[in-house]
Amino acid sequence: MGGVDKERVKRVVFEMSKNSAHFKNEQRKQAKVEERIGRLKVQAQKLTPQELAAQLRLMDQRIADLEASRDLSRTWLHVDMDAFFASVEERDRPELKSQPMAVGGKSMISTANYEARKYGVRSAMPGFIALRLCPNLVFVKTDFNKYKQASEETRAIFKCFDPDFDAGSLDEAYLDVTEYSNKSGLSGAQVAAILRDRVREVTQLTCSVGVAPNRFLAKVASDMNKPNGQYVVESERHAVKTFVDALPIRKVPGIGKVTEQTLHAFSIHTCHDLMENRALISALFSPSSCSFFLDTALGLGSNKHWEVPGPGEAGRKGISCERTFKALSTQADLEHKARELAAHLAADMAKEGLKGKTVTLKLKTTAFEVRTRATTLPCFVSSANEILKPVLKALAAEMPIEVRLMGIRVSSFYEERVTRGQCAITTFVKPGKQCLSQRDASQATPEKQEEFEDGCQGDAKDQTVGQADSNPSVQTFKRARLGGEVGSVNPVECARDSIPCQQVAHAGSHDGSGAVLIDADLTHSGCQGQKDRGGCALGTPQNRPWSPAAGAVQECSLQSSLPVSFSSCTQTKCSRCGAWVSAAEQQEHEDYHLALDLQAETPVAVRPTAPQRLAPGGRWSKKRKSGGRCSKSRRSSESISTTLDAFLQKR
DNA sequence: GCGGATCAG
DNA sequence: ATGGCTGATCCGC
Ligand SMILES: Nc1ccn([C@H]2C[C@H](O)[C@@H](COP(=O)(O)OP(=O)(O)OP(=O)(O)O)O2)c(=O)n1
Ligand SMILES: [Mg+2]
Repeated sequence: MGGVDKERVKRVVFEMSKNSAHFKNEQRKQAKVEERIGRLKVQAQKLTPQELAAQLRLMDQRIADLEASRDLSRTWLHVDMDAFFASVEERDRPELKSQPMAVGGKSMISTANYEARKYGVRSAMPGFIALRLCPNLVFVKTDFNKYKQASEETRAIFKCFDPDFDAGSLDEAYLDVTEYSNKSGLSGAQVAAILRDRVREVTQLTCSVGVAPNRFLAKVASDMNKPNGQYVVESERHAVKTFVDALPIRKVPGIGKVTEQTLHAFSIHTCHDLMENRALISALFSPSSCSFFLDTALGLGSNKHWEVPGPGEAGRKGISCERTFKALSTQADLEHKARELAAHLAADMAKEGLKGKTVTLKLKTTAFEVRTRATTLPCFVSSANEILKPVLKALAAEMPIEVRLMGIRVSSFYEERVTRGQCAITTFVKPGKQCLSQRDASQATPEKQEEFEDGCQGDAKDQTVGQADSNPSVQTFKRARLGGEVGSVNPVECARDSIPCQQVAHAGSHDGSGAVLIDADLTHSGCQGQKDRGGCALGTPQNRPWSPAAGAVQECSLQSSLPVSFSSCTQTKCSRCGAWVSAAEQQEHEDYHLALDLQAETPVAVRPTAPQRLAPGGRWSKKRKSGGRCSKSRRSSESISTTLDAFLQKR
């Protein structure tokens, strides 16, 4: 952004920061980074010309291979909404357009409108500093649901250009418009212009678009003419090289503050420099980092859509919940926070039917030091109490401590091991109201309705849904089998768009989105996504059924449909943890408690309260021995590669 | 598997 | 005085 008085911004931020605990922590981290960079430089110094020459030959060979596989045949768009949260707020309150405004609060800002950015106000800047930079700054509270809805409006448009588009965060998406472009005879630039017009007309929001032969380039390009602009990288080798050569490394997704600093220390500022210094890079960095830098310097990137998680797959690696609060130090206070977090997390997990084996406690001290303590349990857990147990133990081991943030993360999820072509896994649908709303009930055929309620309540007369007995020890479920072959793709012809239905459950669903839909007459199930891959897998190892608390019942329509068939199933409530367990799982569940008990009896290892080893050492270093062979087993390292691989996949 | 760290949005 | 939250990944151990 032009017109920003950068010196003033730096000065103000520094003046407000210099005495804060946060700033001191930043300095501590910075010192470590510099230390690592220092070690790298020493290593670089020791390289002989012969070694460098050898590295150069290796790199050049790889470059030749990569060039040979360069694919310029596809046209990608990366769409990124402008000042997204702020723009949505402006749409609702147009008077905000002319004033500097930030979404967030005094402690933290999510984003700011372009008026506020003129003053240097940015995402992830604390509000009180922003206020000093821009005394007239207006704060608007964040309303995540509002942005989510706005996001859906944009995505409905993206779908017209690429039905399989990949949505990353709320405000961006990758579209492969090759087909659209071919069919319409329009160039990438024309498609981008049409899309931007459409988005603006329909949503009253503006976006910026990058057009390029791969995702990486499209992503970078979308940032070139922000806001409300577009930029094309032509699908031609020379154009691509020209574009990346001039690119400052910091613009490359995956190269952040630290990596930038590190490369700057070697006078590498642009992607052209990256190429010029390829021998040095090869000698200093891990194979995966080198590979990433090489791709970057060549302007190579993925040109495939993300893989859709199969049915029964979690669709994510972890789920977490963390909160910042006023400094706390008593165990009772901290345990209270832990309980709240565990409850919150358990509710979130229930929405997707997740169960995890690893529970991680995260603490941030008042000095902003972060500690994480992970526990891997003998069984998969999902309830608040199960999550809480290992957390409390880990917490106790950290006492005494003064904390400003606590978080809990659950990972290592249970995933249905579904083999391709296997029959659909059965699922549970709780009886009664959640399957049919009042309105939809009128649309259900009487027979089906009867059959359904029969199956639901059947012999379990003692429990009427949602009333009377609020704490039954036995419940009978409708067991619904939701059609199809798991792993197969449902033919498009079976699409039954616009059938009113309800979202009844989460977990591995037909399209991997997590949402399972059943229509009003209870004859068809399906998903909203574009990639219905057949049967849906619901349930967890303990087959915890869907419950009203878990996952909102939403109005939606089926993209595709599959037959539903019913049977009934009875579960009993575990007296120890409250989980619902079917007869078949009884033994497994008891074993699980046994294992937990045994673990609880194991004495807690005496752990020093002082922070663990603060010098990780070794990072950024590359123990060179193998002459540059890039085998998976090589253990050379440096933290650059951390993020790199992630983005190799994504972009 | 654990802990520290980087990155994105 | 006041510095968020969620998710992913990597490496050395
Ligand atoms: N540290 C951050 C960065 C972003 N966001 C949120 C607010 C943004 O509105 C949204 C999208 O992020 P972008 O990086 O795309 O930023 P904007 O869309 O706000 O601005 P731009 O016009 O630069 O894209 O994500 C956030 O909460 N915290
Ligand atoms: Mg944006």
